[in-house]
Amino acid sequence: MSRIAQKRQNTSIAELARHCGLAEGTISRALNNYPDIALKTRERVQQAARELGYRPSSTARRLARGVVETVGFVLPGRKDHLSDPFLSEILDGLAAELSANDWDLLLAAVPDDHDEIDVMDRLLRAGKVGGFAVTRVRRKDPRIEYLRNAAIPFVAYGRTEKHNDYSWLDIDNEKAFVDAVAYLADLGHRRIALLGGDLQMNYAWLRRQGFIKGLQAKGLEVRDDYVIDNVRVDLGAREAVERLLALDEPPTALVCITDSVAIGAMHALQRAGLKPGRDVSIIGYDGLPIGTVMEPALTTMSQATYEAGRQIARMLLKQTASQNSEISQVLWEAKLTPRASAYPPAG
Amino acid sequence: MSRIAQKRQNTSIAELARHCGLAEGTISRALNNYPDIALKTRERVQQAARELGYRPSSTARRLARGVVETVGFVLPGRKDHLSDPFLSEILDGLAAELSANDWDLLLAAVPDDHDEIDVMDRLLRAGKVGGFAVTRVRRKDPRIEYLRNAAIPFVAYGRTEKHNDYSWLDIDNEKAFVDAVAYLADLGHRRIALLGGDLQMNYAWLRRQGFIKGLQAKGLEVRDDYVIDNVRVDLGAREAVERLLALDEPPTALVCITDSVAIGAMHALQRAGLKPGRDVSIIGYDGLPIGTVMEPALTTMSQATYEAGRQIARMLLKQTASQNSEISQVLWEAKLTPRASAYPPAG
DNA sequence: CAAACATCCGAAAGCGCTTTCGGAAGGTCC
DNA sequence: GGACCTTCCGAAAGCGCTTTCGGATGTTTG
Repeated sequence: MSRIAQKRQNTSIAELARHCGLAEGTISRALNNYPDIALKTRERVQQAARELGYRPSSTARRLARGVVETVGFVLPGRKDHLSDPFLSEILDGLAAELSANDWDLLLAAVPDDHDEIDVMDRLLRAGKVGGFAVTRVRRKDPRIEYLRNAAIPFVAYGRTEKHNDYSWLDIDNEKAFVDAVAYLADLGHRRIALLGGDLQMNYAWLRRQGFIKGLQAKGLEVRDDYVIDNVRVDLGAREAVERLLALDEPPTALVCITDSVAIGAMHALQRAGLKPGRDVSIIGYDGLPIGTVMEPALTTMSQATYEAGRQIARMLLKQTASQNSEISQVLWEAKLTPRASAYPPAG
Repeated sequence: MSRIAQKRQNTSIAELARHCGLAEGTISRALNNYPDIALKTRERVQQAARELGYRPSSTARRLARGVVETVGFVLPGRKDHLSDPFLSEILDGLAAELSANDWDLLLAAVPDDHDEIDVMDRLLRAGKVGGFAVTRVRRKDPRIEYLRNAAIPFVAYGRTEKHNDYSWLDIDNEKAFVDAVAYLADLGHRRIALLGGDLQMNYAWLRRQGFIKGLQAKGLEVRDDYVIDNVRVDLGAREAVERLLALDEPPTALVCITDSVAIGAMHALQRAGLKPGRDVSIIGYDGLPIGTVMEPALTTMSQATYEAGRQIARMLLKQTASQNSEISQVLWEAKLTPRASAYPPAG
């Protein structure tokens, strides 16, 4: 209990009132555009406020109004970070839209001896946040469960398996991978493999589904040995590629769950003496900037993550503003960026 | 002015008091371990608090105590993001340490029509934060200036040119690049070039300095045409490499300001028909995970960004806890990770 | 056994705002 | 010119905590 009481000596509403020769309540109503304040008075007050650089204490304001204009964001565990190159993008988008509406974004980490839901609950109970944004949604996700029960505003980036009763924004991962397969098939590829991800994550699951549907749509065989799940970012891609190349009929094209995996795969091919793009085509997902400098440049699918952050913030703001919390669900499409790593099959 | 007043019906201190048959003040002191509460009473109260799931309203607490246990972090502009693969790492470190001490981390973006200092000032004046963490420090940085004048606690990750009067944690970028050059020189390289960065950023400047000092220390000539500044992440590396390869005596090794640039350079070499590692050695900086899957794997220097975040949080906490705001300055070293992309020169 | 002292708790005043309520002033109407 | 409206503002009660102060107990001392 350090009693420093480092009280910022900001101009308070009391000073402003004295300065204007008005009551505090009047000042407050003037600044908050109550209709019962004479226009002249209001302008005088606002002018004075500007001059004195008055900023109402957000703390006092919160206490008085009983609302918390802050959304919470619980960071995923450290392990997940590497696989999420866009955490900062989405945070940026959230912060941008929230800041523009005078809302705040509160970041929290999960201590070792707690779980994510604990953390959210504490934030909520301590009155630190008035809503949440959640990302990296799993097929079954207890966080969603919790938030729904707590009846607190939230918007998810991604959705669970069952997802009809809450608000989310998601990318159509399934369609993205249908498209990716179609793109390769149209180039002439018949033997297309998937380097997939953690199937607990719904996006990975849906991409896998899309991959399969895409094959079916093009009348291509769905071969078990062409579907490799759970490819780790580090050396998983190499192992997967080696496994595929060892097959009697190795694939001529790879669809990868992320650009990181795709890059790993490209190098694994090189290592095996094959030329990515020429000998084996590759498509990634994420649109990492680094893909442009690869040789060959990486064909990839990208989603507007920053914009997604903003959109989520907007949805959240709307949700808290309106009494009736209508759920809203938005599905965006990923965009395929053709580059040199996907090419008609050799021969 | 939406009047939703979505008042969370949490157990308040009043309820707790009623429940225990004690006065509110007593409850408060019991929970905050005041010495003038009988041990028995305190335990009874804490027990009851646990049972009722009581969490004091952080808002009310702030107002009463006049302290804000929140540190602000203003996100760099969007353009800078791509060049900062570790934003999320440092945020994670900050959040981890802060959360563990019941502090909060507030993220803010800079709207188009404002600058960073405006944003910080607003956060400060509105009483939303009690301190700041700042990153991506430039050689001359107005933010540091502002924060020093405002006399508000802050810790910088990185330091300005003049840096004796505030607290910071920095990586010894100069030494890192001295080491990188030494490493290459010891492998036998005599013609070493630098792909440098934006010299307004102090880290880039210091790495450049280190590069030059490193050459001198090994008795190698410092050639202007071997120093390329301002290499952009996208295609800057390719241009730079092409320029270097066109020289009469092209370098046999490249030291790159970041891994992204290094990766770009690797592919540019491949494009020119050269084998990175064999024909031209490359060293990057950042320790991106992706470097491990490259072929050849990327030799790189890395810094413990997550730990840096934690350390900065700790410094900040100490700074706000102690009356006398002693400045503390910490310099950490980067670690060289030798991999296959740096190799003795051909011939 | 009264006096002096600890020990423990209740009462009450804030913290800096918001918001309701009522009333004073000024304007309109017939 | 009284009755009735409007228009505008002041007063005061909170929001949920913290913290100071003093007083009521119970305990030790001379």
